[in-house]
Amino acid sequence: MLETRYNPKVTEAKWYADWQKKEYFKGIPDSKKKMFSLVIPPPNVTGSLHMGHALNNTLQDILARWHRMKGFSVCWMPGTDHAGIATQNVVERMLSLENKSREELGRENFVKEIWKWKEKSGGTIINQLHRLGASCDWDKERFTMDEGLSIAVREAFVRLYEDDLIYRGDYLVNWCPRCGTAVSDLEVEFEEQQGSLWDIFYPFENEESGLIVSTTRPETMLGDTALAVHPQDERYKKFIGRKLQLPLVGREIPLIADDFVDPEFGSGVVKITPAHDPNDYEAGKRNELPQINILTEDGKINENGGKYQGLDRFEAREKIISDLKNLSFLKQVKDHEHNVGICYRCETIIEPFLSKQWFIRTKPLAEEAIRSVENGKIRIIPKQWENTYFEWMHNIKDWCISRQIWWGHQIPAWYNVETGEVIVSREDITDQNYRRETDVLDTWFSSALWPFSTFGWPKKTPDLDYFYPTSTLVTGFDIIFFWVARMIMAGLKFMDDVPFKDVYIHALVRDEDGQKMSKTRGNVIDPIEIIEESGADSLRFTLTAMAAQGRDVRLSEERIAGYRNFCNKIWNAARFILLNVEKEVETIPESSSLTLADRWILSRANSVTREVEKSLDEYRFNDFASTLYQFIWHEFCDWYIEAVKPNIINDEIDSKSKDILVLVLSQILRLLHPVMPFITEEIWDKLPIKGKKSSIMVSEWPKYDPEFENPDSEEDFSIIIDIVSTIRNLRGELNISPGQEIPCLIKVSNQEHESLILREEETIKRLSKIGSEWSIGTDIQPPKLISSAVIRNMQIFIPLEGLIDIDSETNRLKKQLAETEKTVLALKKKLSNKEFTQKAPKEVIEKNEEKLKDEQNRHEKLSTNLNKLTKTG
RNA sequence: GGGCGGGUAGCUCAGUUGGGAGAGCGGUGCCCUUACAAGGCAUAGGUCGGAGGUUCGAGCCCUCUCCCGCCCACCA
Repeated sequence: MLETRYNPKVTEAKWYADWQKKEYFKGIPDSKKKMFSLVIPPPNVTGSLHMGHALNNTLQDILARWHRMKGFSVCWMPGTDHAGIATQNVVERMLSLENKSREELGRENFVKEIWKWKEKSGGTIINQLHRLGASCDWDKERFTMDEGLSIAVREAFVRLYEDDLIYRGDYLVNWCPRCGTAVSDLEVEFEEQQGSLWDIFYPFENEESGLIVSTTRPETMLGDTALAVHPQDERYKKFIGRKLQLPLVGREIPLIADDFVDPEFGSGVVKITPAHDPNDYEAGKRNELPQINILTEDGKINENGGKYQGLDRFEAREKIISDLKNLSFLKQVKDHEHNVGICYRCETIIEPFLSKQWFIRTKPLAEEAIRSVENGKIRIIPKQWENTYFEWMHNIKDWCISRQIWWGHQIPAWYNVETGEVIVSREDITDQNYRRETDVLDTWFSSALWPFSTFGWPKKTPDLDYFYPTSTLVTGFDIIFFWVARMIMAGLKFMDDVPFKDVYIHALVRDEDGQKMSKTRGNVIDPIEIIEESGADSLRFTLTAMAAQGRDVRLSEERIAGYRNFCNKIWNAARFILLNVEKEVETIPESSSLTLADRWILSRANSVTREVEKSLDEYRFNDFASTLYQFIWHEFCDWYIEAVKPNIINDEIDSKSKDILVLVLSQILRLLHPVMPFITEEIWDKLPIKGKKSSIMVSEWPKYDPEFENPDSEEDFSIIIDIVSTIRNLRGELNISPGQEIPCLIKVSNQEHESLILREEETIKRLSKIGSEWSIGTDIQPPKLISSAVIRNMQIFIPLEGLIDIDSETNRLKKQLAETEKTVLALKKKLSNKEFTQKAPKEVIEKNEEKLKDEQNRHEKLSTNLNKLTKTG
């Protein structure tokens, strides 16, 4: 027996523990079975579950549970990511509360602090995934900095280095002065900001005249080593090669010509600061200009900035502007909107900065990665994201992988203190003459190896052999470049095979303003709170139902409440069934012993099974959810249960409806289990079916069976539904209280309808509350004062003299008549169009002809009834 | 500057080879009918952003256009 009310909290904890105890989540290589594997997009180890995770992991869990039920050997690999900069920032912030800094602690102690923090809070998100119901193989859980994965990272680095795919050198990189590290191009976000454009006067040497230059970053002038104009610019051609004097600094710089200058912009003269601007860097190289770095690692002006040394870059900007103004070098200031690069971790403004960094040569790796998507070895779903992928891969730039932070995989390179010789090695170099590289690797370097490092690579393990390549990757579009593309490159490079066959890209969960939810923005809605309030199944179902391909999920509390009600509905339906069925169901009853309703629901359940399978196959998660929602609520509960109630409650001996109820419920539960694992298991546990599996998790996934398809029953039952709905409608129009019984006459136009109605008489009468006064036939003579409706070539009459208001009844019929007339005219017009009858497919024409006949028939009957009514009046 | 996605009922959104406009929530009316008031029954509400085109037929295909969002890009 089920409790009166579903209690998600108790149920969820109970079954999750049970599943784990029974080791259902375990992924075990089994050559006799088909394989299905997933690797989790590893969440940040210090993070907590947000809605994005909830969506991402719900979808993965659906796929995992679905395949398990289909008999696959399933492995869903879980784990967490060390998230270098992000985690280091978190711990640094914590330390600063105690007035400590990482510099004080020193590298070794600081890293120890992070490990301590990881041990303490690293389990949070994993526990939260348990709450969600994620069926990961937790025994296999990995962490990107654990021993095995560190070996994998080192192996990968060494091999790339040996293959000349890694190099080190001085380059202009994106520098975050707050984090004190270089970041990759991807880690810079651009933000439209309102800034200023300053026009500065650069005088020719020993002359009054000079040139006007526009800049958004005046402080960089300290590092100017030239001015440039377009070689064809008539205004300036004559000055090319002349020297100018750099204001405030006094340095002598040349005017050069370079194609990249846009003569239309500003004055057409541009200052060249090779050490602090990517364009200028390139221009500087082309023209062999000196590079003058004017910044320190923490964003202050360095010794090259003369009297501005020591000032923060923005203080220096203010000071330089005021100095320029005082010395009349500043000619004009204009408002100017422009894109400013900010650090995606701490939102500090990024500076282009000259430094020695490690890079991966990505072009050679990208080629095969592009091919593997082009030739279909990897499918990206929805397909539109392929374009995004190709676009980025075709224009891929070398990847700066070194980070000047402490938390991460330290680069396995050693420098000879004397000679500077570089050794990259799998083993630590202990020779005192060598000093290890202090930089660590970009976090995404280890993430790129995730689909195989987690299975034991570089060792050859049975898991790696069996579960790689993984079946499907489920992830958000925000990390296609960061992660998906790099996994593909790494998989092809190290495993010689793609890391996954399907990539399902889901939408982002946004807040009510359509904003991306993220920790740094602080707009995260806590899924755990929702789980506490409404249960994990409600949350999971909501996210699934809203996960339409290519569209963001805007989560609303209302929506979740709606699907919580759905849980409740399922619970109550199951409660009703279990309350009334005591005997165990053994087999599917013979079709001949079934009622119309029985045959109808079996046929419908069968179709739904097919639809569900198709939806999941195509990653149409929202279709999967709403198909089940509609079927369960509006067919199974609203019609089937209601139709068979008397058989159940009165315990009709001959009725097989109890069996059908249980069997269809069992089918519903199994179809629903991937998305609602807990409530389905709780009900399954109580289901009286002989020989059922002890857990729904290991029960058989329903299969579509053409045997059960029964279009005749579907048609017949839909007639019953129409009749009942029509009578209910008339009752409503007449304001008859739902409890009151009414008389009813049905005039049919054929024998089939008559016998169908007679067979289903009890059901129709009960569901529409018709009393003893009731008759059916082809020659019904209705009394004058009636309320009537026409449907499917039948006329339904409610003879209730006292209740009928002639005016309103007349109006109602007139309205219907007008609608019918309109439809008839439209259909006639369509069918008399020769082009239509010649060119449209036969089925379409027939359908329209039939419709016309129906509508004409309806029209005729409506007008007859109307006439009678008005005559009476 | 390039690319992508979206504009469908009051709100949030489905709508898969072009052929009857849908759901959830909300609204309205009637009902505590023995699974469920987190419920039942009924009902109102849309020129599918705009214009043009292809077609016998367009929410769906093509062109143009107006809004909104996102991604990429070195515009000083």
